[in-house]
Amino acid sequence: MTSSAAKHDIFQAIADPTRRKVLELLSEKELPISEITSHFSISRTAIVKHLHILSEADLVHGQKKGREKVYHLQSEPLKEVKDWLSYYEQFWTNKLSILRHIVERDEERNQ
Amino acid sequence: MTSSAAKHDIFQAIADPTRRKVLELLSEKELPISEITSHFSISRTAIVKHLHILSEADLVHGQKKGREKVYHLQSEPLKEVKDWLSYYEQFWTNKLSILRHIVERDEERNQ
DNA sequence: TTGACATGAAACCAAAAGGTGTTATATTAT
DNA sequence: ATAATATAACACCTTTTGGTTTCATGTCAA
Repeated sequence: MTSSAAKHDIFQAIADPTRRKVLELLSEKELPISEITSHFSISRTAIVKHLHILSEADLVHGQKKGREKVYHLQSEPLKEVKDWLSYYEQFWTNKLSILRHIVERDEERNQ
Repeated sequence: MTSSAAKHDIFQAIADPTRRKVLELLSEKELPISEITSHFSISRTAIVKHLHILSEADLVHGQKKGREKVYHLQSEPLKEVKDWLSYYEQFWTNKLSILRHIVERDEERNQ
């Protein structure tokens, strides 16, 4: 049922600071391309390219409304990043979990 | 007090799949460059470049031990990503509840 | 001390990323 | 109908990225 095929990797999509700022803008409200562009010092064409990349990662979706194309945020794909992060969380949260990790690793090795 | 100046952006550091795989490897145990390389099909030089980028983002740290250079994980900088994500979390939880409403409405209509 | 191993460092390369400007087309307001 | 607006579609350019190969250096083991 999902609309667009996530051709672009989510990690790569959020790697660019301009794209993260676009996401931030769209998190407040949906906006047409021209208005998004007005928040940056780069050209509209450049913004459109960023929107395409975000769109391919399913992070935004654009909808034609009259002569405008209004983009809105779709944050669900960020779940993938969160899941990835959750694995590493154990390493920074507290030393007990680090210790547990080491113990588990040792147990594995001794099997 | 932090050792290296994070010259490389954390988001960009984790954008590359090879670098994420390196992090995964080092999360199990610290490894010398040669052993890291053995897990990939690309050259040692390429791996070293990835390690440099990870190092500049403070995600790993290398330490000379004899003729080896052993790298270990430093996951703390990932906190920045987590913080960034936490802002968007509200949107996807929200959207899920909205979606549930739509589905329920649709089911009603099809009865 | 000599060879094997592990890394460092440099030069080079193709493709991708991030930008630009120009031109064409569709839509709205007057 | 016409001018202004909003976007689409190109063609083009420069820098960065991710990779290569080659050569030099430092360390360990026999």
